[in-house]
Amino acid sequence: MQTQPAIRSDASHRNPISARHPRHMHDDVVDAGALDQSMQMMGAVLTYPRNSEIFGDNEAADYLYKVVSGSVRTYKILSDGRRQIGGFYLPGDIFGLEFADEHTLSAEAITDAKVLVVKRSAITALAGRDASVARQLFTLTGRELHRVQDRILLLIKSAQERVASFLLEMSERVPGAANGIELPMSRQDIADYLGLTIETVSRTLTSLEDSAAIEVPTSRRIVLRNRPALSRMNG
Amino acid sequence: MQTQPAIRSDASHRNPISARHPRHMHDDVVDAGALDQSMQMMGAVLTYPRNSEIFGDNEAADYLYKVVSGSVRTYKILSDGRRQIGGFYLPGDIFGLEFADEHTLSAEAITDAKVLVVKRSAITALAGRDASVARQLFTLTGRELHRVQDRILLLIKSAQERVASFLLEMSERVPGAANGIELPMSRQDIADYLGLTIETVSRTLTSLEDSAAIEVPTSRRIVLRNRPALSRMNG
DNA sequence: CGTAACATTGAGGTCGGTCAACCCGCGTGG
DNA sequence: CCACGCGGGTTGACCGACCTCAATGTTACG
Repeated sequence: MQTQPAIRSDASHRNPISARHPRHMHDDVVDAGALDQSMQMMGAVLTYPRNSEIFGDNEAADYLYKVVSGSVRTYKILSDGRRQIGGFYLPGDIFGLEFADEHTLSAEAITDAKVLVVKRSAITALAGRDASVARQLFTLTGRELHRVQDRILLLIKSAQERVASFLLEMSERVPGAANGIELPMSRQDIADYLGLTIETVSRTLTSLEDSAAIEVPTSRRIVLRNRPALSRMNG
Repeated sequence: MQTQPAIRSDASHRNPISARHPRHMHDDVVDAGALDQSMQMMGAVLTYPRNSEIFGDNEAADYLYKVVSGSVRTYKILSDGRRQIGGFYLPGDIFGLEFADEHTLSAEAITDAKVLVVKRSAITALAGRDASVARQLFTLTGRELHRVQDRILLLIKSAQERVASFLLEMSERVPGAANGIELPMSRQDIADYLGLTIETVSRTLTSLEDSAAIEVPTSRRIVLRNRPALSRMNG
């Protein structure tokens, strides 16, 4: 519901960003800096409280977003009331790259989040001048495309495979000690991401725990006890 | 298995292309010509027999492809032997835009097909010089991303909804008289596209026929008798 | 301590998968 | 001409994974 806040420069947040954002597995080594630096120069950091809307379905897609801290989900509500989550975005991840005039998904903060917001026109103008920025945009988009294609492969698999894949994906993306994951999202979020019900997610987790593949000390914390077993479930 | 054939100029096929390829619903009106024209200048038309491989998973993604005639499927074989179809490409459609060094999907001709093949490096070099070409590449990629996201929404729906959506999508994309569709692909292709079994697709079609929503005079020909009903099933 | 949101567990139903039989159109060859 | 085989499609009977609905447990926070 909230309209896009005016973008103002917010110097207090600018500098520390690039030093902090983690690389995840898919990152290429090549000149990842050019676009990042430009985004920080041109953008502003906004703070979104837990569960607040960052942008809405059908809004003009005038901005590009990068998570500074916290986490974000994109989603779409189907006509039958169900919700499909498009993706989870963690610190360092860029979202809102739709390359259409309007967003096809909505975005919300899962936890309190700081998000770097940059006018899309500024980015594309820059890409026109700087070929390395353009190349990076293509790389990012290609990565997003690949991520979505992998989700399609996920959605035709069994509940166990989906949950196992989800856990492995998250363990590569969230920071934290080697095998212990701190999940920012609820069971409902996970269910809507994997195309399952909350009950099936819950049952599958306990079954994985029974088979000693994982440990679930608290509902949001998951320890991977047997990665090979989880990988084997991946199909 | 077959390696990429050498690209040679093939003047006999160049000229008629742009005049023939149909626009489908997602096409923007803007300068759709720049990229098309360049592709025809720089590329060559190759002929692929039915069921032959156009490129394979893990091959270098050095080329971009545009269907001239016939139809093409991209797919991936999962480790359990199942096949997921990534997409169907009809005359005028461009495929192979992965923006990664290697293809993540394989591509095959569904029917005998003529395909315009262009070196990717030539396209990207051109995009560096001509901003309108770069913009078109982004638009195409964005469209592909959107298409894939729509498939995710499809895959969480019921068998009836998936089949109904498939028929509506095809009726917008294949040429032919208003409501009669001539499907180039087999039931198995459809099943692997929708994440269903061949039996479920078949049963769903007969059930749709029983409810007078469609007519299936021959297995490859389908007439949409009641579009609104089909749309309503879309979710 | 009390309440509300989130999560787990249980019982039962259903949709779609599996396995198997049958049909149909078509080409080949006797 | 018919027999046969073959690939593709349809249909039927059965079964199991996941969903639904409902109760119970747990955590967070005033």
